[in-house]
Amino acid sequence: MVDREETTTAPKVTDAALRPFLGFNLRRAWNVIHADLVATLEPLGLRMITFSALTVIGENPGLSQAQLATALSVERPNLVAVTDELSTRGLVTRERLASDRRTYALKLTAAGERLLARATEAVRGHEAALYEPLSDGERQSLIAMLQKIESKGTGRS
Amino acid sequence: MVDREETTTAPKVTDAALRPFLGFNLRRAWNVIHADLVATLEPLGLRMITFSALTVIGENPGLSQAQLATALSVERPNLVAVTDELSTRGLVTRERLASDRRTYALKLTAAGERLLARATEAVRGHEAALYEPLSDGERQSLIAMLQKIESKGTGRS
DNA sequence: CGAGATAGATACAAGGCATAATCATTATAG
DNA sequence: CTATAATGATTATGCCTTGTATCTATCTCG
Repeated sequence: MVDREETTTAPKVTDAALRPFLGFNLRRAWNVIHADLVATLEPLGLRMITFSALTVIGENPGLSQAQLATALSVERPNLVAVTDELSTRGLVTRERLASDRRTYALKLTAAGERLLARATEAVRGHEAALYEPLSDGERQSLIAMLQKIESKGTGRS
Repeated sequence: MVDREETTTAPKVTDAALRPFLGFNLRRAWNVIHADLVATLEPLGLRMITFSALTVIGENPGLSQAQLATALSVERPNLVAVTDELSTRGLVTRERLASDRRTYALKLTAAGERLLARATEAVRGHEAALYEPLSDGERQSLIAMLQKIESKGTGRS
C-alpha cells in the first residue's frame, strides 16, 4: 500500500475558516436537532409541521387556517395538506363559522389532545438530551440570544 | 370595517407554547440568518453552498471533491454542479492528480481568491448586523453552545 | 347590486437533498 | 498477470418541502 500522507501538504480537511461564522454553526446545530426531532416524532405519526400545528391549535382553539399559517410562518396553500391530514386522522375538527362561512374554526379533538400531550412529552425528552451539556442558565440565555437574532429580521424566511 | 376583536375568545394567535422549545427558536433564527445571507451573497453571484465551498477550498488547497463533500456535509453527487459552476466561472481549478488520476485537486484561482475575500467581508458585515444585540462574550458563548449541541448528534442531517 | 378583499383549495414550478447506477481508475487477491 | 473489489467523479432520478399563480365562495363596503 502507498503512504496515505502527502508529507508535504495538509493531510486533513478542516472547516476552521467557516467556524467563526454564526450561520454555519447554527445550521450544523439545526441539522442535529432536526434529525433527532424527526426520529422522535416519527413513532407518533407526526412531522415537525403537524406537531407544531397541533401545538398552536391546542393553544389557540378556534383559530382559522390563515391564522395558523401566519403563526407557523408557512404559506396558506402548504397548510391545506396539514389540516387535511389532522382532520382525516380525527385529531382536529374543522367547523365553519356561522359568522363567516369561508373560514374554518380549528379545534383539537380529545384524541388530538391526547396525542399532543404524548408528543409534547416526547419532544421535551428529545430536547433534554440535546440540552444535556448546557446548564439551566445557559439554556435560557441561548433561547434569549436566538430570539434577539430573530428579532433582527423581518420574520419571513 | 368590522371590529376585528371577537370580544369573546382569543383575538390574537400566539406561539407561546412553542417558544420554550429550543428547536423552534433555532429554526426561526435560522430563517432570519438564511434570508439575510442569501441577500448578502446574491450580488456576488454566490449561494450559500458556493460560498462555503470557496471558503473550504481556500483553506485546504488541493483537496478532492469527496473531501469537500465531507467537509460541507453534502452528498458527492450534489457537489458536482457546484464545482462545475465554480470551475466554469474561473474561480476554481480542477487538476487531475498524477498519483491518482481519478481525483481532482481543487484550488482557487486568483479570481477565486479575490471573490472569496470580498464575499468573506460581506458575510462578516451581514453577521455583524445580526450579532448587533449581543456582546462579544455572548457571541462566543452562543457559538460554543451551538457546537456543544452539534456534538450531541451523529453529524449527518 | 357591484367592486374589491379574504379564506380556503388546487395546480404547478423550483430548490434542496438523497439514492442508485455508471464509468474510469486504482488497489488487491490468486 | 489477470480477475475482482474498491474508490472518485458523474449522471439520472425521485422525494420532500416550499413558493407562486389561480380559482371559487363568501364577506364588506359604497
